[in-house]
Amino acid sequence: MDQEQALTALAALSHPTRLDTFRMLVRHAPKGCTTGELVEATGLSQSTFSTHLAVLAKAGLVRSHKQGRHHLQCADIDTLRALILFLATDCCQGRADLCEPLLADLAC
Amino acid sequence: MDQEQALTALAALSHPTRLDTFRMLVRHAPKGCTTGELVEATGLSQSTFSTHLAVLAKAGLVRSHKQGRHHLQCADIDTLRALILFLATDCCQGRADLCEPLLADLAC
DNA sequence: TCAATCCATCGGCAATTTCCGATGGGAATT
DNA sequence: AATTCCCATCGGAAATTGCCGATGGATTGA
Repeated sequence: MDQEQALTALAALSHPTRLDTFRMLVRHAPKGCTTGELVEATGLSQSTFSTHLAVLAKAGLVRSHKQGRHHLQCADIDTLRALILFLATDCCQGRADLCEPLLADLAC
Repeated sequence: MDQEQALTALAALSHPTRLDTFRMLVRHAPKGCTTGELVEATGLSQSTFSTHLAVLAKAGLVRSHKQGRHHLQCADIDTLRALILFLATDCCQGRADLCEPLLADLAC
């Protein structure tokens, strides 16, 4: 993941609705949720939510495929992992000492 | 780190100038850089950069303390670590299987 | 004390983001 | 074929963000 992709992903996640949506999709991974379920969960209008979803999709954080009449939305864990790695690389770059506490905390 | 703090940090890092600045400060951690050095690196006006710096500071990603006439800016690695952990927790929540590849990549 | 340096804040303008209702295309059901 | 359902896109209004020059407070050095 390069800096431009990271910026797009960070911007996508920096909005309450989009972060909530993404976290909900991660919790439901890898099955996913339909767009309608997500709209209902946010309480926003359908059109407004659609634009939020497009932002997440453009960032590669969410992928969708049709299932019957519905669209099934799925979090892309690989992209999340790439974003985390991008941030962690900054933190580690030539300084493994700074990164050790992070690795310890991550041993979930 | 709660969701509101995470949102503030994500928004702070989602701007090219602020992400560049933060990465530069991480590279210079823990010594830091003066505000003037950062202004020069970005090429923006002093006032514009000052507002960017305030966004990073409000998010807890950058701390500053006076040193003579200058202000020394330092990246707060703990906050970065907390943000990474916040994102990774979503990814791991009850699903350690999803997180193992991340840990493997992080072994830098 | 006086001038110079560093940086935060203000006022204002332009661009972007966010929200909504309305419209319309595509797919399943009748 | 007609209807219903699901969702993307359009147009427009309101709010936010990003940029700058100018101003002023704080501190150092002459």
